[in-house]
Amino acid sequence: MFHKVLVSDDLGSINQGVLTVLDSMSIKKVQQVQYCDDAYLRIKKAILDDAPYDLLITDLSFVADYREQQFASGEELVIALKKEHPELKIIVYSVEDRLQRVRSLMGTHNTNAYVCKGRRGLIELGKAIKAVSNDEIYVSPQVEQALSEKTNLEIDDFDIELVKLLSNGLSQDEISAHLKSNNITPSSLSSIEKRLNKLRIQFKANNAIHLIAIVKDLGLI
Amino acid sequence: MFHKVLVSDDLGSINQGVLTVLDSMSIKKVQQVQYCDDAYLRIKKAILDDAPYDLLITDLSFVADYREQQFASGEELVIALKKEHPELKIIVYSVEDRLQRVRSLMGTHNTNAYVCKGRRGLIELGKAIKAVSNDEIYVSPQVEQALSEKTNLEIDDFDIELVKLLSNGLSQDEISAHLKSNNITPSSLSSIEKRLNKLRIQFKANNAIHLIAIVKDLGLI
DNA sequence: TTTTGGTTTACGGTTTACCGTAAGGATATC
DNA sequence: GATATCCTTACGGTAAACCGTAAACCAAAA
Repeated sequence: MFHKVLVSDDLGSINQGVLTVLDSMSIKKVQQVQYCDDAYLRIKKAILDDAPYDLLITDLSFVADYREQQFASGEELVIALKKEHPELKIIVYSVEDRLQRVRSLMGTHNTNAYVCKGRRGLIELGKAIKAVSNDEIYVSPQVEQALSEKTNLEIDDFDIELVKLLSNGLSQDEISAHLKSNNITPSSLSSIEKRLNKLRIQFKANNAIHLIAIVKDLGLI
Repeated sequence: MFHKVLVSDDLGSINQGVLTVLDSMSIKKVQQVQYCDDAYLRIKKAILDDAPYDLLITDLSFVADYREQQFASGEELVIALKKEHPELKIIVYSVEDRLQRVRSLMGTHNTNAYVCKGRRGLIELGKAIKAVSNDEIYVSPQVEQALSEKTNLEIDDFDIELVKLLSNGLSQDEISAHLKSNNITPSSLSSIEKRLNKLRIQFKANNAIHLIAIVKDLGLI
């Protein structure tokens, strides 16, 4: 079981529940922070002091305030930490239940567990901690399909960029010009049309307006 | 100060924080529920028993599960309760910070306070409870403008319906047909164009796609 | 009743989106 | 080196959105 745990979550009230869970598992050394940057610095310092944390439990969304932050979201924090210290176990504990996010964190960035805050969130968090301490991964039932499903969401960054530009009010012509001026390829009007057509089919959208409404609802942009 | 309080929030962990606040204010009779329907029934029963609650603190978003619910959201619960029992004080405590929602709840439905969950959420909740117990209203600073601003949102239900239909993928032609078949007037293609043009100007949108993206971000649909 | 202001509807013209087809180019496979 | 495959680009036709103008309609004010 873990000995030294860091909890990162900007809502003080939720932290209380997490601390209770950790306490019930007899984990004594628990610290908490409310900013991603603080989490990063603490973990770095602990490594230098030769007393590293063996588990980080972090939220994803942190409300921005007056403090300038290097890491704007828990996602960025997780990605950076897993890159620099792959041995550090990380459990994400978030209200966010969008599959795309789970897929990215668990699949690409090797997060060890993903727990959805919710009615049974704390129970699941307990399970996650046990699983991760046994070198297993854990994801909440409601987002489990994110991993099993081989949903070929072959939507790449270019597609996302495209719909973002669209939702910002640019015409397909303007998007083409924008891509050309930024030396991004493909940039022809025809290619843009093709991509959008593919996306419309993929999301079963009747037209571009419908497409934007759908991807906004899905939280892709 | 209040004597009998009901807390409604589907995230058990957050409730703990709320209970702490209430406890620190020496409010002893505190019950909590995790479903809107339970909140409604409890309040009704308490009135019948001649021991009514004098404050309800409720979240807005409740994740749906296997239980069939009459009230799908805290918003519906608040509207129903305020209609049937205007004397019951209600504090909304939600992560939702869209002005339109605050405006609706506070302006139209006479909610007594609106507190945003966040880093200072519990502090503000304390202030809100004090204010409401003095027959004042309270809203979190970050959404205060929702009330002060006399934003001439001369957007009527027809406009909202229009953008909803648009975002559902209907063409202007189809919208016209839909309105005609439902005997809603105006229904001509020309009128639809005019309305949408007005909305585009109002929201500074370049085109229909942009408009939908904007109103979705504003939470109007 | 007439006037006036507003809304709804109709219509024509321009721009943009949508869709299929096909040519050009790069890379991989045999 | 020839062939296949995938992606990018080009083009043309149709549909839809966009935009201005004007007529028709309605209701309140004169």
